[in-house]
Amino acid sequence: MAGRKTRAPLRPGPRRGASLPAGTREDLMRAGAETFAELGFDGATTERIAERAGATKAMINYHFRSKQGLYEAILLATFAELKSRLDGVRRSGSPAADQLRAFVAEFARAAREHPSFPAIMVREVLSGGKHLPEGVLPRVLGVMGVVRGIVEQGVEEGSFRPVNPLLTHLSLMGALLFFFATEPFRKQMVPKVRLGQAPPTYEAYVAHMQELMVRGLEAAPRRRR
Amino acid sequence: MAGRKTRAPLRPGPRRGASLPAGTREDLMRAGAETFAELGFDGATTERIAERAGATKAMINYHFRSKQGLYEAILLATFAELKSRLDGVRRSGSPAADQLRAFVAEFARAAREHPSFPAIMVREVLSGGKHLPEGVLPRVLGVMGVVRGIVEQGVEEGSFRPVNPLLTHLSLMGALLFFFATEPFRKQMVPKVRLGQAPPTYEAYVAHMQELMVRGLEAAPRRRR
DNA sequence: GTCTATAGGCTGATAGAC
DNA sequence: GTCTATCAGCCTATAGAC
Repeated sequence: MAGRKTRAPLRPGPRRGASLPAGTREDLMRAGAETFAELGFDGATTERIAERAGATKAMINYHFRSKQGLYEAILLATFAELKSRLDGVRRSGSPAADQLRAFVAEFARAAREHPSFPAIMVREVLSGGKHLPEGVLPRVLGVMGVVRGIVEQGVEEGSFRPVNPLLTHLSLMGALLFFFATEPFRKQMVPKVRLGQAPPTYEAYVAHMQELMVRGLEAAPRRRR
Repeated sequence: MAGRKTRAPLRPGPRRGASLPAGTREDLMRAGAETFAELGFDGATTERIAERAGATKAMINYHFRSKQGLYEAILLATFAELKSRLDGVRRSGSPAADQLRAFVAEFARAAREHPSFPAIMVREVLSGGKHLPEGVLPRVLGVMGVVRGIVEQGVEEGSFRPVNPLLTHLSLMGALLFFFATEPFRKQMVPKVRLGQAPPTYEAYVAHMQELMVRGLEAAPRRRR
């Protein structure tokens, strides 16, 4: 369903280095990420993305060949960074509980630096991966592999009870992605409902998830201090 | 943004009792729920919904005045049932840990009987509540209130540590909604990736979430049996 | 590299026959 | 209650000037 129809030149745009992003191409990627997160792939019109980037629709096709091409470029760039963050967690060699805490913290930090990323990913899995670029699926599985590795290490160490790593991954990622992806919703609801409290902060949620997951997976009885 | 423009007759359709659903109106609600879940509000075209229901576009406007009207009817009907389920959990008067387990089980049961509901709700909060009917927001807060009630009871009983009820609600609902809403995605990925295992079942995930949450919230040290 | 203008396709809602 | 036909609007991608 996402098959390539034509074989246009792969990179008609300019070839920039790894230096700080600037220029129309990068503006379009930033504007595209925000708009895809808010409206979804189909809902984000090229005109709206272009306007947000201070450019025109035609620039999207020039730099990325199509709307889908822009989408792919955004996802690949974001996942590349996420992967290096999470790999660092595993390479630390710390005890599983510490790695689990670090995973939550690093994932949250990535979500702060790329605030559009969680919503885009949730929309993507909701759509059955309809627009998911081929190169991105292995990266999604890579994140799953990190969680599985941490859980299996904890079970081997004897610090975690023998939980299913896949179920653990789904509950952890669900709780994290849902929180970050729905922050705009909560902010928008503040004036409409009397919550009696301000929307929760990133920091508070990170601490909550760290405790919930580590305690929820722990094997041994806990000592009161 | 979702303001009513005209004041058309509110219920031009037939007035049926509470007996088992049949007829074009109910067919459209079923087909609409499935299509909204798969494609989102904007992505679900009236023609596609009508085709799925074995009817025509014009029938949507006749029975529900508009696409938005159909959407509202679906959400209101589904939330009405969910509310009665969750109220039953609170009324049981059981210890907080048992109520938490029952909440997870009842929510999962509702998700099985209305498989489109989780995806619709996740899409809705992702869109900032853009299409959320007015009458539905109190119901969303009602679900939050049930979780808050269980958590506060557990803290008072001394069986839960003093966790923030709102953060607990967000992590629980995120993990549950994400799992149920993304089941189609996992099924679709099976042939594309070597997972080494079949996709997890509802039952396994319910048991996982029950243990994870209860252990994660528990105040006291656990005794080995 | 960037723009304007437009072609070609799809959508929600409605009018009007039965 | 249900249908067919249609209108008016919006979208992606492209052509072609600069």
